[in-house]
Amino acid sequence: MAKIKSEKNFSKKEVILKSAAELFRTKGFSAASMRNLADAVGVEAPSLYNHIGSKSQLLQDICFKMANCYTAHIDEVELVNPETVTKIESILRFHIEMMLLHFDEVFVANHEWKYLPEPMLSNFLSQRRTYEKRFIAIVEAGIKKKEIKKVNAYTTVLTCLSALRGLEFWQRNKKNVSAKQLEDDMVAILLHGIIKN
Amino acid sequence: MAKIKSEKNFSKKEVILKSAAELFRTKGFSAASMRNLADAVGVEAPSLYNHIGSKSQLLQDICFKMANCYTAHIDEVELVNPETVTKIESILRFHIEMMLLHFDEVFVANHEWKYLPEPMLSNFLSQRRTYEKRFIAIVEAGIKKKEIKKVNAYTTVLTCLSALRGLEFWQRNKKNVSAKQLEDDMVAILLHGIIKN
DNA sequence: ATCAAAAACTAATAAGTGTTAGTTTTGTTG
DNA sequence: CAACAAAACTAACACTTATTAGTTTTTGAT
Repeated sequence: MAKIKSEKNFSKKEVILKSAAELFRTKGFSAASMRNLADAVGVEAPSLYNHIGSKSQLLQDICFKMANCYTAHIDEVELVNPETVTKIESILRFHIEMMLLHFDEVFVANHEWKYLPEPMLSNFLSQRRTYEKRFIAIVEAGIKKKEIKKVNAYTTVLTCLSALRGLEFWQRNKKNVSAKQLEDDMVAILLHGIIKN
Repeated sequence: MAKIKSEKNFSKKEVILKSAAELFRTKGFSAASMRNLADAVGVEAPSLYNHIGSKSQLLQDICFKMANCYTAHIDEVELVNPETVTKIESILRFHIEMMLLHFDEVFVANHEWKYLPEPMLSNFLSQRRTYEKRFIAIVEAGIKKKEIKKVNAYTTVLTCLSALRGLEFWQRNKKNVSAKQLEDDMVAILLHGIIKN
């Protein structure tokens, strides 16, 4: 009979991956050493290789896990057929939620992907470009239906995705604003702007 | 009589700094080696030390040069006394301009500051926090004068600064939109939002 | 208790790191 | 041309890197 993996239903590999995400976020992929990771897990460095393939493999696992999450969500958004603004709001709120719930992994996927080896690097970037194109398509449909101002759709998506990344910084200043209020305010600013009417 | 420094009025140190900024941006500070830098400059690694103090010193020079630029600009903005929206627009456009004209250095200051050694790291972060606070104060003044919607000022500034960072990504897709149009569109989205009226 | 598999350990390797010392080349001035 | 300083070079150092090999310990089921 299969044994309960490690402590609390997490396999050792999952524990390592979680530690790696935190380490890669704080120190950066290049500056983070396998010895650092081993310390965090509470083991000697070579022991890690009983569970993982390589340092690079860890980065790949993290990056593609995140990329697949976002792809899966926009799949759903495209299926249903509400107003464009509802679709955009759903995307914005999903990004915020991901950032708050899976901070380390999202951060690593956002910042450390450049250390992916080829051909994974190309795969990752093309998956991201595809995601952006689908987001752009939603905005353009909204412009056609006149639910959205006639600004450049590319710029709109770029601005939204970048603004959402600001939450990376927010994480460290939790006291200032509650998560719920931050989410609502940020969505409001992007949808309605800063200036009154 | 003083000799013209290197080629084209740039001292060797300036040439090294420029190469370092580009290298640190593309490979990241940790992954970039002094031998890489030497190759880019066209020299052996130890020769660099005739002109610079250390690898870390290069990062410090880049980061604080940028930080001082932004501080100097907000000094100016605070002096004049136009409408709040004009002030904010001036800040937004300055950030965009900096990003387009000094891409490598801005990028490095935005992403690689965490490799600054103490106490420079603390200095840098406190200079940034001060900048944000002054930006927030401008927004709050605008809210009081009812020139701006009553959203959380912190969130507003966070959203704006983050959106501006999106230009880092844009740099590689120049074809899609012209610089001028991008600047106007991004400013418009942040000031007026996405949704019609 | 026994046996096998999983996972820990130590030791070692080859490559790469920033940087220093010491020397040679280069370039400019008298 | 001689002399001096600036800036290049080679060689080397003391470390750190990811990873492998080989061995021992731990774990779990019979």
